[in-house]
Amino acid sequence: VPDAELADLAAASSVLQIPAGAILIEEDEPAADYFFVTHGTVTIFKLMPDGRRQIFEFAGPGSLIGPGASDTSAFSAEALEPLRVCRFTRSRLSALLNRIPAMERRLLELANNTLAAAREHMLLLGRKTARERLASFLLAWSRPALARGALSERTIRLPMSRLDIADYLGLTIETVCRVLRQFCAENIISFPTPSELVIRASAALERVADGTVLAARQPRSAAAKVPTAATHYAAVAQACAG
Amino acid sequence: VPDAELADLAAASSVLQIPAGAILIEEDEPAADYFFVTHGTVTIFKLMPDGRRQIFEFAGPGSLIGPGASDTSAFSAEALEPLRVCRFTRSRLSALLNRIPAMERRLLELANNTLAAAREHMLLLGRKTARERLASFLLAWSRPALARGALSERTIRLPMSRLDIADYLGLTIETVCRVLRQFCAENIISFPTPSELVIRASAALERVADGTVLAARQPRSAAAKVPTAATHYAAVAQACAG
DNA sequence: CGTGTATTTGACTTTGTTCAACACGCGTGG
DNA sequence: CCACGCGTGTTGAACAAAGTCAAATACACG
Repeated sequence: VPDAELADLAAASSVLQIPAGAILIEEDEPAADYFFVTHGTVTIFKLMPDGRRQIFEFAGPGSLIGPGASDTSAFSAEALEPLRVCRFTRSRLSALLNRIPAMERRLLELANNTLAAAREHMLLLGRKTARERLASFLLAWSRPALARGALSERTIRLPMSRLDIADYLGLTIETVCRVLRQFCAENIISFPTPSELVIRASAALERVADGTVLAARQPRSAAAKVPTAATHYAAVAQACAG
Repeated sequence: VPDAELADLAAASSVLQIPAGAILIEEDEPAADYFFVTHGTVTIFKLMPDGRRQIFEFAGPGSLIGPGASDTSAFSAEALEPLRVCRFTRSRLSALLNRIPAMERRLLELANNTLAAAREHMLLLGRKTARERLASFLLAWSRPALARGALSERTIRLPMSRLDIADYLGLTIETVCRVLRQFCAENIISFPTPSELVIRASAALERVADGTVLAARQPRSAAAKVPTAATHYAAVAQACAG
């Protein structure tokens, strides 16, 4: 979310309205433009040859979407809802980067944030149960949604379908439904309509999300190791010999 | 893998040797230094409160490891083997960045590559079967390993344990063992010793890796949709109205 | 108000996990 | 030199979480 640079950016970009379902970026296509989302949500995903899909991110207002340095994009991007975006051509953006040095640092910071989020998501996909995944997702989605003003008091709109949620969390539609209903039954959340969420017990949801609850069993991963700061400094302090 | 900048970097860094098992970076600790790996392998991971672990990356020679912009690191880093690394303090690195503008672009590129790899890994964790995960991993590990010269003809060293592989792929030790043995039985690979891999049929391995084989069943994800370039351009070409 | 899609629910199957032995390599000390 | 102990890797059998298939219901939209 740049600040002073916004004026400069506006000059170099064109504002577009895009209908739901439109493909902004397609995997393996020559990497075209960058998009800055101002309204709406974009799904960032990859497909396997047989059609399995993994969604990496629901990119909302404030997100910058662009293929990296490579010539063809490594992912696809699709409008989940009607969108308003600013489009930059690649050349214009790199011209901007040369002109405004701070911009580059801004982009680096942004890439690092995206990477941190990706890693959190990898933890979710690799190690969390279905309940933990749904709880994490609802919390992560609701936080910014509530911050930038929700529908009403505590009602959050979920613009994505159950299938999208499933493909984001590495689950199936049915599991997503079942777990959401389970949360309803436990009075943790409720659904005025299937796409409107109310969080009734965020504390409970948070406990579920990081596995604090129902985690009596001891996993076999690197649990025993308690590598405290002591180990840390001892190791790094070793004399250099290269 | 910078080039001309290397001399500059060398001046600003100190070379360290680090024993296996040492913690370079610890999650939630104040973000200290950056490390450039020259020899050995570092695991980048995150733990859940109950000890479940997800490994994001086995960072080998040429990798730069550093906490992002935030004040505390979002992940941990541990020496998988005895290491040789160059350490930069945060301040020295940012001094370098100010002095050499190309460096910043280099870092941005690097971050984008890491992000692309992370996304590929997310696809693996969220949507691939155990066989596909192992096949993908063996290929991904062997490619650079073979490139920079392996033990002998086609023998690749796996410096990580089965537990590390499991935590990298979001599986259990047992599943990793079983699938690897299965591949052996199918004459796709063989293990002179448990940590020495020989790939006998890389084509077969590649077919397994992207699910081209044994994927008769039709998944329910976004399969039907065939949003070709047509959709794409139609959408983006919409007149701007913002 | 009817039609088509999205969501929900139920019954059953599968994949991968859990629990429990067992094998193997290797370093230590008798 | 060999018995022992320990850590890592391997294997088998029972189990469970999530997936599949199928059907009913709810919702949105013309």
